[in-house]
Amino acid sequence: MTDDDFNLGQFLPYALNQAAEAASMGFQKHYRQRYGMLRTEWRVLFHLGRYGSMTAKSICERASMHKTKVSRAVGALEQKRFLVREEQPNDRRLETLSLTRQGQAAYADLYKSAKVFDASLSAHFSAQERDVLNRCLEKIAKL
Amino acid sequence: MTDDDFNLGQFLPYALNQAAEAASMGFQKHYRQRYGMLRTEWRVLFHLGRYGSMTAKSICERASMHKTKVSRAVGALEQKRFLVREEQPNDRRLETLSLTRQGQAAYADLYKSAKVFDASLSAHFSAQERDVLNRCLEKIAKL
DNA sequence: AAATATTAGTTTGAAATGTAACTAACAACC
DNA sequence: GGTTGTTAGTTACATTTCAAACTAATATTT
Repeated sequence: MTDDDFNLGQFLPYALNQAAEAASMGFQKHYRQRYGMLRTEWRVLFHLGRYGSMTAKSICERASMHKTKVSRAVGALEQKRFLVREEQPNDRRLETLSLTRQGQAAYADLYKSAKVFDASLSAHFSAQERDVLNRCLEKIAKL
Repeated sequence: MTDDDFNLGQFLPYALNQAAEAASMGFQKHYRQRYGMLRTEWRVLFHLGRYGSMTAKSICERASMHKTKVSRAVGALEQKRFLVREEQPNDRRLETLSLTRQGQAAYADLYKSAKVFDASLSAHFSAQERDVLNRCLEKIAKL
């Protein structure tokens, strides 16, 4: 990147946001239209659906989401009857969150959409490109 | 991506957001601390600084930002005396936005930070990886 | 040239987010 | 065993965003 050809479109914080925004909007159709969910909500749903019951704290850590975001998403999913809380007897500050049957059904449905959507994006790239993309994104996310 | 190893961390809308978030937070330190700017504001500043005076509409198109976001960012930058508006005589709905000397100085400063920051991210990748990353992000952003 | 439609940009009210303070439960220390 | 510190999670308030309505100027239609 020389001084003369500084290209905003290639500045990573900018380029990543543009791409993330586009991809998010594409996937939003599915969870928003069908289930009236927000981004935070499908993320929590997916964590529970894919990795099993866990506490809000665990979701915070795994998803790098702030606890208030998780708290609100959990509240919303509870309202939708997609999950239930169960207080842990040994430490009553902790609640184990588990998907209900409905929650699991929603997850299964959205999971299918996610796979299709991801495949439709991947179709634009070679396997090798896709590989590089995955590794780069993962590395950046950990910074 | 088989059924059994669906990895949320490799689902593009998710992975892109995590990476974008991390990168944004990293760069935020610079513009927020030093100039009290928001993401929308540095974007507008950069468009004007890099590509010269233009109307709000042009910024909307180039940056894929909604006009209300641009409107507010322009207002904020005007307050900071970083830009001025000039009504176009032939079409009085349009205003040409131009950076003031102060705005240009802020741009020059942040531009330097941007280059350094981008380089520090790029350091983690090979030239080829970086290349793939750029192309992929650009393609996704256009979907 | 009067009526209607578009366009650039702003404003407004609702929803979402971030930050910090808060509550309740547990842990550690003396 | 009481004081202090930590931790999980929620609440409250301020800031930011989003969607839709609005204003003012220009274009188009008849």
